[in-house]
Amino acid sequence: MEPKERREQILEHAAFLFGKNGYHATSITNIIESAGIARGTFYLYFKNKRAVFEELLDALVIQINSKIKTVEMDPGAPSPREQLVDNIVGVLELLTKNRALLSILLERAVGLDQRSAKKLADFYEKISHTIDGSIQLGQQMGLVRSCNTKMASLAAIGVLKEVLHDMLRTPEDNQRLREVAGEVLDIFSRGVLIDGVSLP
Amino acid sequence: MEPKERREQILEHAAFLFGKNGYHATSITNIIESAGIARGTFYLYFKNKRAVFEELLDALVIQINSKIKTVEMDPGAPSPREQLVDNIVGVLELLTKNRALLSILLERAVGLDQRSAKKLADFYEKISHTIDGSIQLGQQMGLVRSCNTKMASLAAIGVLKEVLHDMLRTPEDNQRLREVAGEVLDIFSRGVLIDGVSLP
Amino acid sequence: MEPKERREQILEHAAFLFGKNGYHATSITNIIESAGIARGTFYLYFKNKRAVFEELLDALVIQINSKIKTVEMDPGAPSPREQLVDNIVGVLELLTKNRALLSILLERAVGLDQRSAKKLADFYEKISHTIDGSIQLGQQMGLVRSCNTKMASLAAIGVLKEVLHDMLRTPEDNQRLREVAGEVLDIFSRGVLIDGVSLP
Amino acid sequence: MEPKERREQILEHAAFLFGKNGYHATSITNIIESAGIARGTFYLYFKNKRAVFEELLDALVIQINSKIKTVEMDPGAPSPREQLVDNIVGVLELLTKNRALLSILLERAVGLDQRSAKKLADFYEKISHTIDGSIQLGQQMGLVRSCNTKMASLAAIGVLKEVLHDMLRTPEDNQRLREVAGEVLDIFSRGVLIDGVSLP
DNA sequence: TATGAATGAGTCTTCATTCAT
DNA sequence: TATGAATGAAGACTCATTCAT
Repeated sequence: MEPKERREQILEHAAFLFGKNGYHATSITNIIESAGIARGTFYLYFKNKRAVFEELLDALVIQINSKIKTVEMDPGAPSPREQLVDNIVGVLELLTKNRALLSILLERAVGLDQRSAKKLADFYEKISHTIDGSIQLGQQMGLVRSCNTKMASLAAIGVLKEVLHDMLRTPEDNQRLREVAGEVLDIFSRGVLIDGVSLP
Repeated sequence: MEPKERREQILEHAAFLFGKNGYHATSITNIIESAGIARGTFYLYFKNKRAVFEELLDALVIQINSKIKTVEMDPGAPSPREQLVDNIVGVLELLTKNRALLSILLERAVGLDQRSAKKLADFYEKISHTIDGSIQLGQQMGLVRSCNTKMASLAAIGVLKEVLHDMLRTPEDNQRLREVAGEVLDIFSRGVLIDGVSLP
Repeated sequence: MEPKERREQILEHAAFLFGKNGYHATSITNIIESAGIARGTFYLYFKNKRAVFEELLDALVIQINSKIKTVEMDPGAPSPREQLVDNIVGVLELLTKNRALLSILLERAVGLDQRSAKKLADFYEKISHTIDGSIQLGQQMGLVRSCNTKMASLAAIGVLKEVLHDMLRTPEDNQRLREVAGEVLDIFSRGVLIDGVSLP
Repeated sequence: MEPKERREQILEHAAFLFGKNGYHATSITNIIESAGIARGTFYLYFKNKRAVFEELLDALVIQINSKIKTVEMDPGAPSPREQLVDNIVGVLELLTKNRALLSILLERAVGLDQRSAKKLADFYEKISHTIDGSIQLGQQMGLVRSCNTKMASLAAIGVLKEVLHDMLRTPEDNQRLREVAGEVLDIFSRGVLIDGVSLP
């Protein structure tokens, strides 16, 4: 088999098992048995278990970032609400299609080794900063009410995480993704917007 | 030492270590060295490592539940908002005083064994149901706007979890607990209340 | 079994195997099977294989040093030759009684890990220095002919090592130890003494 | 590349690595990376790792033997001492030029597999016999004093080995090779010759 | 009730060797 | 001839749990 394919194959099996049983409960033995390869073959492609995990995590972060587009204010562009819903739908879609990775993303720092934990923390930190910035911008534009923007951005992330976590438990239903995204955005936007203003 | 004290002693040391390093990273050796007891003694009081964790989890759930009071509508009672803030402050206080337990609570199902995971899930499920019920009641009373109540309750839990998670990372600041609780409640209540209505 | 006994037991079996098969060819599995203990038990007493080896090496060095007495010139003392022969016999006796350890001692740096190799090198270095010093003293006293003392001390060590190495291959014969020691000393002393002078 | 060249190339790289890091610490991977060939190619030329080592050892033994000339007593020949020094210088030169091989030669039996160990032992055995024979001849000629000739030949080998071992540790200094050879020979010859007689 | 020595199943990791292309 | 992907036996080490004292 071509090295690239084999790599991919190992990553897929590992992702599935990490997602299903968690990082610690997944042994190298599990991975190689699942992939149907010899023990040594695994180490031909990855230095160790952590390397696999980190690679999955990195790829996931990149994919997620690629789904998030900056909201455009051009006259011809869709409404901001539309664009935000699109962003949320994009992420939800990616992650529900990829439950294994989602599970990885939701696994908190505890349980991972230092480096992976740091990576995950950095990822959330960056998202949090972005949202925080948007909220502050909203305040300057007179759209967002006076509030602790740090707290508000945490709230936004928390809501999304919990919804995703719930999706992990319940059967997939892609039909409703747009609806869910809308609900989530509504709750959050009403939560921070000035009375009487609604997301255009 | 009295059997009951010894149990308690072991639980405390275990809680500290679980909280600090996570379930997996905490070994029996860590616990007994921390508690200053012999290996065999540990097994005199607990069937195995999981039993300790479950007992801590159970106790935590009981404590949290004891902090949540049903909102009273009596004329002489404090305003509903006041009561809700009190509830939130109560939980935040309990958990920030007890970072070890908080860390346990936030550790997601992944990584724990089946049974503990189930317990944690049930706990959140129950809270979710309670909030869901309250929101539906609010809708019947014409206070809460039409929305997916399940989603709304998830949102509420998500916001709280994320805020707690953040508290775990940052130095303790009990002064601001009430302020944080207020912010959280504001965001959430505005998110679900009918336009023009505010939490009394 | 008492910890001290168990330690000793493991050391003995390890020494035997290291001596018989060399450091690398001896696995932890070999040692525990030879000692009839469980895998974990080994690690209860030693951090790893190297730790066992180093402990054996240290003990050996100490024992050897204890066998070497400074030559006394007191009027009532045995002749210097007698004393030197005694020293050599002491070392030969110790090492032939303990073939496992001897084999360890002769195993050159190559094959051992950095640290153990250093220890062994240091040991020989120290002996070399001592001999070198004695030879220089002999020169000042007009007993030893002019020669490269460094080379001479290397020669002394080399002769002894080779003789020991040979003893390792041939059946033990403690009767002849004194004779061997005498021969070795004669060759070396004639080699460096001034013509006409003989070891008193 | 011509098969013969390729073989040579592999041998050279292996010799360098064996000499630098020892037999065990040198992996097939090291060798093929150093030689810049594919894994499979190695096994096209050698049955296994041991085969390479043995081939190097054999070649070394042959080279050493070629450096040792029988001492000629012809009237026109250089003095016996001169001839012996020449022999020693030849061997020292060969081995110091080829530190990799020297390191192999000094690596004692321990650590090598049975067969290679045997080969090395046989080599030393043969040298020992040769020296032993010469000493006995010297005794018959009334030049060498009465002594244990076996022990004396061991001494000769031991001195040489130790000097070589020392050369391995110190920077090369080919200028002094002849001087070193002289010192070594002096110590040894004085050690065994009859009083008053000196090597002609 | 307390101790702590002993256990051994389970993990990770390395590396000489094989074999299909 | 050459390649390099694949193999799997073997080795080191960990740790929850048991049990004789």
